Amino acid sequence: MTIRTRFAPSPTGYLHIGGARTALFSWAYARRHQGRFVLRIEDTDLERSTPEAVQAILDGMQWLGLTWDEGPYYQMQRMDRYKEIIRQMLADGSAYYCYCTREELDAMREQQMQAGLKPRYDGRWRPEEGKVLPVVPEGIPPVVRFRNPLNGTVAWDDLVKGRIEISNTELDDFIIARADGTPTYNFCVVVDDWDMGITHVIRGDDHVNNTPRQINLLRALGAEVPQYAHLSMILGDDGQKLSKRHGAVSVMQYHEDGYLPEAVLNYLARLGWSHGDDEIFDMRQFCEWFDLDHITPSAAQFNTEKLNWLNAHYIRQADLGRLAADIRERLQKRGIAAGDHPDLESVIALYRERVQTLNELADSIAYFYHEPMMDEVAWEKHLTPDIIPVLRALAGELMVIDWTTERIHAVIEQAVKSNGLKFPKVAMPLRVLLTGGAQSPSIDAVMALLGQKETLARMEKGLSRLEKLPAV
RNA sequence: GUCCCCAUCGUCUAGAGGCCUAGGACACCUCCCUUUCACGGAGGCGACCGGGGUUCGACUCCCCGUGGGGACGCCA
Repeated sequence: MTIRTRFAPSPTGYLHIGGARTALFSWAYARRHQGRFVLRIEDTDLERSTPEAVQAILDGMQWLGLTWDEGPYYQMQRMDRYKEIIRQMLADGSAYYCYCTREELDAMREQQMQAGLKPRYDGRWRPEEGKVLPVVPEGIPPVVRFRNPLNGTVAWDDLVKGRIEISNTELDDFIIARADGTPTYNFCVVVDDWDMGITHVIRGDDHVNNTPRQINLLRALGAEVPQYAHLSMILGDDGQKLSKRHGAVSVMQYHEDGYLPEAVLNYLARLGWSHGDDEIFDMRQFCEWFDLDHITPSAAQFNTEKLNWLNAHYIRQADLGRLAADIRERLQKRGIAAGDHPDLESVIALYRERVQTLNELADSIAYFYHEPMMDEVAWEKHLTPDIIPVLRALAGELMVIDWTTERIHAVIEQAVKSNGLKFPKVAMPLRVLLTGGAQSPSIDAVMALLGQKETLARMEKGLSRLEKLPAV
């Protein structure tokens, strides 16, 4: 039997981090078993579904590389099928019309809550042997309800949580079609999972309570019941539930913020799942290892610092050309054009080990392509008057050498020695002058990349300022 | 309120009765490397929610508490 999994988001917003992990696990499970991964858009909520959200979800999955084998299917395009089944169920008695108004239902719920009961539909329109139904009221379009079993229990062996058993007395006759005839979520899911031959339903555990209803429906339809795996939720960095206000950010926000998709993927894979002590692995490896047995049943808190660590790792591994293309764009967004001088890939190679995100990388190398932002505190600390003659002399030396890291280093070393100084005493002022700050890679390497002309120009400009002369 | 789920270092987790003096990773601290900051290397700090059982033996199994979360829509 071919394993078939699905990811079924409702297009009411972007693809957030929890949805992305659900998609990742479903995708990986299908890959692991040479199965098929189906994408289905659950867009029956006309009020809240938007085409923009559909696109956002597709974009997010594409960025992560979670490719689907089938779909996307759209539920709104399957209306005829749903209506056909509903007609069938009405005919065979597994569903019935209910003429309760919303007000009536609200009142019922209110009363039950007050009596300390679980709010449930009381079955007043449910046909029974020898029962007299109320008189059908005028002008009230009915909803269609599923005739849920009254007794017994529904149970399934959840692949993550183990056996879950729920009494049918906890369930009620839920609505499968609204008054306007459109089918509802629990119904569509069941028909779709059935029609699409889904063998493993991997989804968030906020659906645990829907599962018994769906199983009952499946049985009423004579459909095979798939296996279920309910994933626990992901909490925000602060331990709070992810929500619009609590950093339930779009996966595309991670792109914005300078994260590599492979880092996000690796991080998400380890959030709620593990393979011994393995921390760093690619998706090829993940798909070979992934199983449902090693998924944690408890909720996991998102940890940006660990994501950062992984991101730093993948930045160091990434292809330089790819990084350069990305960084060029990020610099452009900052209004900086990275020309050919100095070579962007070389600059990135010099800096990639010092950053955790691509934005940090772009920011930290910006000074190569435009005038550095001067850190005045660093200036005050390192550009002391006594260093002026040393730098003046050094500039003279630098003017006439071959511009290689080795030669530059030798000249600086010489200036240090002949003045009886320590290396940092010369290196730090230079660093501030050239980069605008007190932190950079080896100053000779920076100078080599910056180029002779630009290095001397920045030194001159700095020295002029230092000597209280008008800047050139 | 009712039902359901969950519970190991600050965080992510390993652990399927003896391998646990509870392992790894992130973060944190110390030292080393060093031209500043990083990277890297070596150490360190740090946890089985509580109480009862079961068992020769429990982090592991059962029960009860406690705490956290979820669900109770003509939303998905």
